[in-house]
Amino acid sequence: MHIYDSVKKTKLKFESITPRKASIYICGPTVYDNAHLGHARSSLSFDLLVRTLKALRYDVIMGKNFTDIDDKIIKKVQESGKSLAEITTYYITRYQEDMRALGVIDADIEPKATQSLEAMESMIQSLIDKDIAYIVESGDVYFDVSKDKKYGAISKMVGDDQENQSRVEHTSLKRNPKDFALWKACNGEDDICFETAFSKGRPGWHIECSAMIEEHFAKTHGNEEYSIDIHGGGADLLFPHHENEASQSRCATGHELAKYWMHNGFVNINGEKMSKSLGNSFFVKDALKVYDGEILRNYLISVHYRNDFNFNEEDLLNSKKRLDKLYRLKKRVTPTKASKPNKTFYKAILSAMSDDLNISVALATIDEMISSTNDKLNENPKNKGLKKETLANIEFLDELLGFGGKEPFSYFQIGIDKETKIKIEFLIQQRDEAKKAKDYEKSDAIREEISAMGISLMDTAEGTLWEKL
RNA sequence: GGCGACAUCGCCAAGUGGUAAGGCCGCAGCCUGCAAAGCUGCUAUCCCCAGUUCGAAUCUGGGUGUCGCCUCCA
Repeated sequence: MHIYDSVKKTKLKFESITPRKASIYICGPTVYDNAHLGHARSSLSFDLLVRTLKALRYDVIMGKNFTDIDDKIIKKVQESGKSLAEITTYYITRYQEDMRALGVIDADIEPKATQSLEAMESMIQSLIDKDIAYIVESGDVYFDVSKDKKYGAISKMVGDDQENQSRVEHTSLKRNPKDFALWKACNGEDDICFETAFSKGRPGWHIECSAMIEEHFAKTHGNEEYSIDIHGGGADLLFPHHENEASQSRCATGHELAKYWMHNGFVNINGEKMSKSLGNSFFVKDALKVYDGEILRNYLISVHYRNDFNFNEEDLLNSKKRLDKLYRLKKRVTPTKASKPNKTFYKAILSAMSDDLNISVALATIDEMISSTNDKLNENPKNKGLKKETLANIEFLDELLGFGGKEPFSYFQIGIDKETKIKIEFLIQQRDEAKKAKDYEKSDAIREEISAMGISLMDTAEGTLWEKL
């Protein structure tokens, strides 16, 4: 397995801290709203990583956090009159539902910030004790960036400009503009706060990941050099979030946070970054109303995870056609019992994915398998061995890439209700009779009628098959 | 202002030194009552300029363009 390390900016051979084991931690969502396509893309990127590592026989432990305490959530609490728990529980559930609909395997560990307060408090306290963090008059606790000589190692964003050109205005309470809040003091009566030794307040954003990784991974999967194998997230988290995480962990624990860092690219809508501030967010739940999760998944993983992804319907339908072809082949080899995947195919797919998740090469390999198998089946439709092997190939794809697992006939009938189905089948029967009677005018008219319903017909040796377009 | 990414056929997209994968679309053919599906064949010299090299889409330098991070963000 080779992965691109976005800190070292090069592709590296993956060598886990503990042989055969891989610990992965991904920055999850702040749960104050529904998941958007960006969340989906990030989840899917690392889902492919997990699946590939598993296929390579790694024992994978995957953690993904939920930030369930933060300014935006508090704002929502104040606006809605609902409790913090009500809001966060709702959106956590929604997130999990959406990701499962996309075929994302659940993380093994899903820590919540509110359940990791002790770990955060003790990490902050140790930074204060080491004089790396300082408490300000207001009660805020800041991390003193100047105390970490390695600060900037992750993002290379150090810049020696004192009067930096950052677009942000800095509060005067900080010693250094790059210092960041570990703990935010309580702000008024309707704020949501927790009691600690240093002040009543709530955690800053960066500290939770460091604390959670320390609590859940470092002791079992880390070593004296690193806490975990791979830390991932969206490219926007590289700075400042991951820089800060890495710095505070390094200073508090004495070892580096992660051996490898991976960052997925953005989802753009019409060439623009999709973001909350631009107001062009596209929710997963809305996309799922129009397209089946498997189709969305297939589309969202079709571009390499590090590239930007330009979401548009035309490309989505294009990628659906590839999936359709796979299911048409699956129809041809169903029903049968899967044997073993073709060795050459298996190796080619796995080796593509082992090369920093090279999905394009994997997809090209699938296309080649589909067309050559169709070709062979055209020559000998009763090739049982081939059918069994092909079904095994497809089952392998379902396991590694997460698509192709549906029953093929139902795949082409998604969104068709029972009544319509009965009507379609009735019309097909009528058409068959007309065809037998060589009344082609009538049979073509019926086909027209069916086609107007958005259904495509295929006459095969096994009878007339239909698909929803 | 600082840091960084990317630029390959009409569209999507691989390929990081050895002479351009794959998909969609299009055209031609086989199959079909006709279609659909499936199969076969055809379609690019890689943003521009200069350099390194026997050899570059791939390396170096300089342009041009697009995008991102530096503020909550996947």
